Amino acid sequence: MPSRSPRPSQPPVVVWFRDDQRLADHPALEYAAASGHPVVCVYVYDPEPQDARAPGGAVRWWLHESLRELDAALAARGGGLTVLYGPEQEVIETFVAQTGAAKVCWNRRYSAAQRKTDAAVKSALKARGIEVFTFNGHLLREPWTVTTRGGQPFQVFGAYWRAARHDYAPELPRPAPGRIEFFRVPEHVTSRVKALPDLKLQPCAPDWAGGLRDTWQCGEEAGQRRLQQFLADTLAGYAIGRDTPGAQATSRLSPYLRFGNLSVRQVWYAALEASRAGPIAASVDKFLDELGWREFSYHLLYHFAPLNRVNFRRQFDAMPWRDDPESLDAWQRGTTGYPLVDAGMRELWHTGWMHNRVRMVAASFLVKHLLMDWRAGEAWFWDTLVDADEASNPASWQWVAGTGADAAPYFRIFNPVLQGQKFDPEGDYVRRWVPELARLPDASIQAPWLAQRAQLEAASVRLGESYPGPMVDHQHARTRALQALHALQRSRGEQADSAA
DNA sequence: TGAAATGTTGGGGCG
DNA sequence: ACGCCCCAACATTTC
Repeated sequence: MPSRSPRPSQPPVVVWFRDDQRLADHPALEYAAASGHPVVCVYVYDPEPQDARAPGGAVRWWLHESLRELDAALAARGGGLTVLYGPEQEVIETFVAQTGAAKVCWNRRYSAAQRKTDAAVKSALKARGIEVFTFNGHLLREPWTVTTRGGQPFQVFGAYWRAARHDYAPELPRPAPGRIEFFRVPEHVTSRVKALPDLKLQPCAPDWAGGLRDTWQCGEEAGQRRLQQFLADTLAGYAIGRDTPGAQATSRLSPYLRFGNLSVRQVWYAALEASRAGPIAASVDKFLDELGWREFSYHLLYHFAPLNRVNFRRQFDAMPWRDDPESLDAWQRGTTGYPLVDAGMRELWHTGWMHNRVRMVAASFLVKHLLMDWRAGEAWFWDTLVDADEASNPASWQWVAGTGADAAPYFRIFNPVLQGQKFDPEGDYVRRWVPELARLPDASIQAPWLAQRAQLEAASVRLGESYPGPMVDHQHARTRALQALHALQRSRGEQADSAA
């Protein structure tokens, strides 16, 4: 579309930023910049949303950093980010009225609550003669564009992903707008405007974010650097390395995608491009599959909400999950006595992130060994992960718990010792996050309770004091889970019988 | 994107 | 030499 130079007297176009905190490949911003109207960029923070989920602590921390970066990037181009505070619909409508905006645009969201809000904002604005334009900035395929032959949403990942990739190339990522004419927000527009620090997104007393600061650089520029580093150093060995938590062999792009510091289209095409440069097709395919799981999660979120509350497979509604605050606490703190699980939970607490292989083991441990409701684990991850989003987090928990679409079968129970021996054979990962075990030999570091007394003494490990014994016996917990889950399957069968 | 139990096979020790 | 047993090693089945 031709770009017209806006005159200062013209009414502005509002770009409502949400989880798309970048300038490049941002369809709403690109549209606005070329619209002939001066552009005003806003972000709305609602600390107590009515229906939607309030962000967790780690996400709030990243959000602060990311918004600061976005504001700086806009400022470098002569503009800035206006941060607004309060219920989204009310805030946007007020801001539009006060600035006399003629158009509002944004990139679409996919949870039921978000869609409800966006639809309400859109119709309210339209009723007042204000144009609204929305775009896809977050996904390769929006959920309603992928269906079975019968027009139904997919429920199996393999079939979904085949269909989503078939005969289809995502839009090419676009560069940031060359020039943006910004609208100067008048002095009198003060209601609902906040300085970023006043949102109080960052923890103060206590300040638990030190590990996050040490681990992450947030925002679009840092995301681009991480992407380039991944392509250069890690992608080629991804197929094998991704399962080794002691190696830095995953992309670590999840939080950048969560906040839209990177667009998935940028990542997609960067990986494909790297694939052409060398014989690493297997690794690239594995990586693209992971992007596929992210797409599938949004597909489920859109079609089967509320994903974080309701079992996708409703027969699990009858599951008698244990209510056991002390066990939950031990799991959260990383004091289960199973080194791989504890290492993961401590990495999570310290860095706001956990290696994917370990996420599966730690999640499985809560659900199957402790027989605790997956929603309790999902809530903890929601609060502690910097990459927690409304789709992937609950979808992945339901997958592990066996309650989800295309989920792991109920009898698939990880043995945390075997998983440790298989994927952390030298104990690098455990030694890093459970330092009190660091001096144990490789052979016993995944199961210190099986170590010789002399080994424990030599490593200064006092079981039950410096490190706990296993909080449940694996063999016993496994049998218990199988019985409970098997009974659940059986009761469903009886219901079906009596109905027939 | 498991693990454990069970079944099968084949080499080697031994009477 | 032969049958028998043991038991890895591997395959299959079951949870």
